[in-house]
Amino acid sequence: MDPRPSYDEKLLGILRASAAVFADKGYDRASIRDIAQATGVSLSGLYYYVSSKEELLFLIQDHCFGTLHHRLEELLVEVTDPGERVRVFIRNHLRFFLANQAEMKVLSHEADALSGEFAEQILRRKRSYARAAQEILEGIAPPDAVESRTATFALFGMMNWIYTWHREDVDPGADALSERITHLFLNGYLTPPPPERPGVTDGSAPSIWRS
Amino acid sequence: MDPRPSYDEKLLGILRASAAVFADKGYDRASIRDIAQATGVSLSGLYYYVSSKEELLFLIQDHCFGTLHHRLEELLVEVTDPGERVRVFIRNHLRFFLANQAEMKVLSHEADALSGEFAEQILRRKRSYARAAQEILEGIAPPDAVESRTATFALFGMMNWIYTWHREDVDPGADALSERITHLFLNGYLTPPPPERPGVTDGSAPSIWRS
DNA sequence: TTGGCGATCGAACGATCGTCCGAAACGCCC
DNA sequence: GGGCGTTTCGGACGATCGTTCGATCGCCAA
Repeated sequence: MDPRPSYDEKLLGILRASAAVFADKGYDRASIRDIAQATGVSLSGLYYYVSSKEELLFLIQDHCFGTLHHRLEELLVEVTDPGERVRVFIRNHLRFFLANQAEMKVLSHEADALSGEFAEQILRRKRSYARAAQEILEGIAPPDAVESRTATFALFGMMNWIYTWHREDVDPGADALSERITHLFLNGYLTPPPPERPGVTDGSAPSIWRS
Repeated sequence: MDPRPSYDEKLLGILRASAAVFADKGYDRASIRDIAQATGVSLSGLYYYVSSKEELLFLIQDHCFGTLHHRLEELLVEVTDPGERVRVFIRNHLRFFLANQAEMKVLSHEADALSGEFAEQILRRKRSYARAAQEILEGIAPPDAVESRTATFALFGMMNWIYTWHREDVDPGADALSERITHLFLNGYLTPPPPERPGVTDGSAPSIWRS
C-alpha cells in the first residue's frame, strides 16, 4: 500500500489493530505481546509509539470518542427541527458504531480500565456527549414525559448494547437499524402517559434470591 | 449472625462477596487475593470451596441467571394477558437487576471471560432466557412491527445498560424505572410504522473517520 | 564514505498472578 | 481422652505480565 507510512499513519495503524485485539480478547486478557503480533511490530518496538498499555487504551478511546462527537456536531449545525435532530443523532451514533465496532466496543466495554488523568479525560468526553444527547432529547420532550436523564440513558442502552448481539448476516444494517431504534424510541418518548400512572398490580415485596 | 453456617451457606457467602469484588474491579483485575480478603478466608482456603477462579465466576453467573429465569417463570404461570406478560417480564428483570446489581453487572459485563464448558452452559442459559423474552414480545407484536429479535435486544439494551449509569440517589427505583421503561418500549413497539418507511434524508455515504 | 539520528529489535528484570502442597487446627463420636 | 474426617492456613512454584535497556539497522546529509 503506502510505501512510506509516516509516524502518525503508523500510530493510527497500531491503534486500529490494537482496538481489534482489545475488542476480541478484552483489555486485560490481551497482552502487549498479542498486540505486537497483530501490529507486526516487535514487543519493545511498540513502546516507541506508546508509553504504556494504558495509554494505548486511552488513545483508542479518546480518538474514537473525539471523532464520534465531532461528526455529530458537524451534522447538527444545519439541522434545526427538533425531531430531525433526534433522528440525526441516532443515525450518526449507529452508523459510527457499526462502522467502527471494535473501537466502539472497547469504548463501551472497557470504561473502567483507565485510571487517573486518562480516566478523567474520557469521563469528561463521555459527560459532554451525554449532555449533548440529553439536550437533543429535551428539544422534543412533551409535558409529563419520562425524565430526560432516564430517557437519554435508555436510548444509549438500546444503541450501545448492540455490540453484544448484532450479527451482520441476520440483523439490519446501520441505516435500517437506525430506523427501527428511532421508531421504537421516538414513539415511546412522545406518547403521553396514561391519565394516572398505574400502581404496581403485583404488590408483593421483592424478595430476592430463590429460597 | 448465624453461629454455625453450613458449607452451602459459606459458599453462597463467598459467591456474594466475590461478585461484589468482580463488579467493582472487573474479573481480570480482581485477584484471588482480593477475593480472599473480601471473604475473610485465606488465599488457599478459597480452593476448598472453589476449584478455580473461572469456576468462581461461573458459579456466580449460573446461580444468578438461574434465579432470574426461575422467578420469571414462577410469575408468568398465572399471567395470560399478553400485554401484562410483557409488563411482568420487565418488572421482574429490573427488580432483580437493581436488587442484585453486583451479580447482574458481572453477568452482563463478564460474559466473554468464561471458556469451554463453563461458557457453553451460560450461553445456553442466556439463549433460553432471550428466547423466552422474544416469545413474550411476539405475543403483542402488531403487524409490520419491528423485527422481534431487534426489539428484544433493544429492550435488553435499555435494561442491561442500567448498571453503567443508575445512581440510587437521583434515579428512579426499580418499580418506577420499570414503569418508565415499560412505557418507552411498549408505546414504541405497538405504534405502527408510517405508511411507507421514510428513506434516509441524508444520502451521504458514511465515511468513517475524521479526515 | 562517514557521521548521526530516527526506528527497531532481542533479551532480560521484577512484579504479580493462579494454583498447589503439606501441615496444623477444629469439632464430633466412640 | 483419643482418633478421624472436615476445614483452614502459610508458604512456595511456575507462568505470564508490562516494562526497560543496550545494541543494531536503515537512511539521508555533509
